[in-house]
Amino acid sequence: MFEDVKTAGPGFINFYLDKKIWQKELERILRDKKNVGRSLLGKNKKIHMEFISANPTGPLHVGHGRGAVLGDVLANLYEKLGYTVWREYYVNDYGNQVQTLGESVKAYVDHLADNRPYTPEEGWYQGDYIKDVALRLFKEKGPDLDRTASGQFAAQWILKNSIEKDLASFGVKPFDRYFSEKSMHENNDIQTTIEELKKKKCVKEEDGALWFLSRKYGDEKDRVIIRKNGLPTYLASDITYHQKKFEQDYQEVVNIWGADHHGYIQRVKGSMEALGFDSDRLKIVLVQMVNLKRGGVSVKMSKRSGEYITLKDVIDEVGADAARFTFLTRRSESHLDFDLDLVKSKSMDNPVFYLQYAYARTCNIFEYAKKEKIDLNKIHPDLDLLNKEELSMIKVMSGYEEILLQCVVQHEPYYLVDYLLGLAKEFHSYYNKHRVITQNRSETETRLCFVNAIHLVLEDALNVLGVQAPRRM
RNA sequence: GCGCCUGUAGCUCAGUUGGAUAGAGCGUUGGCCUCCGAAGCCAAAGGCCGCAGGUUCGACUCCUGCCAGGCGCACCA
Repeated sequence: MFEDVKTAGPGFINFYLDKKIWQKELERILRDKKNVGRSLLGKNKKIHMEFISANPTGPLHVGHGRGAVLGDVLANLYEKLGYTVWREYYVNDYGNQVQTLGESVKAYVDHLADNRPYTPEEGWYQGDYIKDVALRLFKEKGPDLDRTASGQFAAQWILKNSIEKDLASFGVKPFDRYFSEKSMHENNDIQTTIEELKKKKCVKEEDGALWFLSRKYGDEKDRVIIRKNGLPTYLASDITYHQKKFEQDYQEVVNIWGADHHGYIQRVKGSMEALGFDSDRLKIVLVQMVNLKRGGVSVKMSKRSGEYITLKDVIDEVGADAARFTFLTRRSESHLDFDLDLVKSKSMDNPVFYLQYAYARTCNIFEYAKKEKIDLNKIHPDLDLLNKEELSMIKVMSGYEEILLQCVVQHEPYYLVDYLLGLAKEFHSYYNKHRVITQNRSETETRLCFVNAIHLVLEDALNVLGVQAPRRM
């Protein structure tokens, strides 16, 4: 089992595994083929993932994009490990912002209807999409919808025609459900939850409002769930929403939130404890802010004037692959500078190309082999011919499953990206040092088998990341 | 004021539960295509790991206090 054991430095002993281990690993990867990295760890276990959940009041921006990729890739990773994943987008289609949206749209509808001057007020939603929605609303429903109905219409329209479309072009897999906040109000679910909290004596009445006693659960203060005016707060909806998730048999309930919501964690976790659940099942992944730049300087954006760069703008400019990958090149807790010029450039500033190039190289080697009349289905490795570099990379590839697992445990796809860049680096170096196809038949076949293993791992990983695996570039 | 995140090479960032000489890319300097794709490879230079204490045989890693930047602290969502 061990090839060598050496002492190295103060108090260290190094064990060298026999290279037979790595030879067998190569055979295993070649046997696994498209199933490389797959595991049964999560068999019969379900995961609930809620992410993005951007308010349907305007187009997605870059920050949403980061959360979208993180969620999409984490979901892929869970599935890779055998879990059944339910993807959900929570739609905040209730409350003040929908009113404001309605008001913003209605103003332009009025303008269309009787040519009233359009003068958007402070705090209203603006931008061309508001005009698009208004035009649509005017055509379909006429000029007389009230503010609330206009807001509902607009929210639906934005979700369908802006958000969903952007996500599709960003390569985010379709959600299993868009869950409506409004529906919980209509079904009286929120009232039911509040009654339950009352029964458990986790609320108090004070100043005419109803408070959830979140301080009991580590929050710094108690929180209002029913306002003085009788309307439930956003927290009330969220408690009910999470209760619904927890009532099902999900092993984990994962939320991906912008880091600006971190102050919210205690109270939501606390509410689940109050309802008798184990709040450790709730994993809240915070994704840090994205600082959009161009040529090294921050891009100033102003929502008020409606002048800001949307996710769609970014995808159109740099491409979905480069954008997705860039979001994954830092740990999610790390602040990210997203420089449009760098992400467009085809250099190592933009490592997605480095990785894709490694993959394209494997494809190209196979193309060349075909030209040399080598039948790739009839090649066999002579394991004793594997050289130092090949053995080193096989060692790396044998840790693929472990890396996937690490990503899931830490909720951090970055580890996979880091792993892949390391593997690609070794492969590029190897490619420059060794020729795969030579006059030496058995060496050629061995190396083709090895390159195939690299090919399989890269292809699988790129699929998990939702990035194209191009045969040519 | 309180809470969360972040201070590591000129720049952007890694550093797995405390362990061997702190790593990578970009940038800089110098090399490599009669040979499967140079979107690549090789080499060099570059560091008091924000500062100061503490715990430990051992600290970039853990604890305390400062300093700097970001983000939160609603009966908005």
